Amino acid sequence: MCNFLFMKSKECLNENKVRKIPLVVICSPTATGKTRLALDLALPCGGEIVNADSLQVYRYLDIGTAKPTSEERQAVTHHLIDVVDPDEDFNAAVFAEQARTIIEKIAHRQKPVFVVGGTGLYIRALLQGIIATPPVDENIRNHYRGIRDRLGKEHLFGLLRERDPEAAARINPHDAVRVIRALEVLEQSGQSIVTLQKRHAFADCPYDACKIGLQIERSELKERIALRTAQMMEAGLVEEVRGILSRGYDERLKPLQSLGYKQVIEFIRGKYDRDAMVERINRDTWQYSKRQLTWFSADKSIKWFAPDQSDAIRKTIEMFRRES
RNA sequence: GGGUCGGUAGCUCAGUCGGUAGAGCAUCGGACUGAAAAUCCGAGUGUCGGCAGUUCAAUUCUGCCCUGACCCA
Repeated sequence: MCNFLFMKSKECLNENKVRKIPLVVICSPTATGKTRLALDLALPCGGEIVNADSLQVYRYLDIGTAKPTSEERQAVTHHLIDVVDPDEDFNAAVFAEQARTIIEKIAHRQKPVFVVGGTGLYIRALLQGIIATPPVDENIRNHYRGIRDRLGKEHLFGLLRERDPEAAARINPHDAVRVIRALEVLEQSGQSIVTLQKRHAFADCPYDACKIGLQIERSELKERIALRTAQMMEAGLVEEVRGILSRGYDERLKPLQSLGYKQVIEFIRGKYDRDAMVERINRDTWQYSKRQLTWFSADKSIKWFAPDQSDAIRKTIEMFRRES
């Protein structure tokens, strides 16, 4: 089955992108076994794995992001893991750009590509593109953040309503993240984010993707999350966080405010005890997994399997390669 | 044994000068175009500790009981 993908990639290049590069995408909520499945699929066919997880891209955040181990990374080539420091900028557009470059190269090497991760927006940006705007300008963003903090969300939204009524009509006044984004796009590009979105419409699709999702019953997923949190504790997540902080990274950095890291920092700061920390990580991870499920469930092109249906998954991928 | 303050949603608590109740968190559902493990939106929650009394009407007033914390002995 891997030969077929191999052929496809070659054709794709020879015919100068007349055919789309085939991709296997493994996307599902956290703790469902994506990493394991990806290794099982990629190893026998010499495939390479492209990470699509927004936090595994950061160096030093290993235990809490459940990165593949160094053994696993030796067995199969992984891309877009450990590519930036915790204080460096990274986002969906940067991800998509880098992932596309990498996938191009893997295809050129004539290896099958497996995109694996739980960050829905990153996968969408990779497969369907994202609006083209100037890179984020931290000065501009901080300016609007300052307005939010000093004058409040209402005032911030008032600015958007004044300058870009169409965007204001589509964004919730309390959603300051999106209000700021709309304001900065307008300021940097001179265009409404709505105009750019309408023009773009997720139509930039250079790949032929076979999306595989791993589905686990709720009660079992809850158990798996609790088990994984316990394993992270045992593996030294608290020590990992202390190490990152002692490198001088500010605890307010985006990746350190993420699931797991945030709660460990609050524990270190004495906001609550170890049991409460574990409880919160479990609860917040569960909430996150539900948000992921909401996102992925809306994507009707995902084919869902139980983790033990590896034969069915292999067959599905084989069929995909034959058809594409 | 006496006194004081409590017992209201899964949790923490607000409230009803008598007309059967609410906020935050949790729970459930949803959105998501350069922060996405982020951010935001929507929904429901209940014998208002128990039993009696007064009243057209009691979660609200009164009595007794149960129960928790604290104080005195």
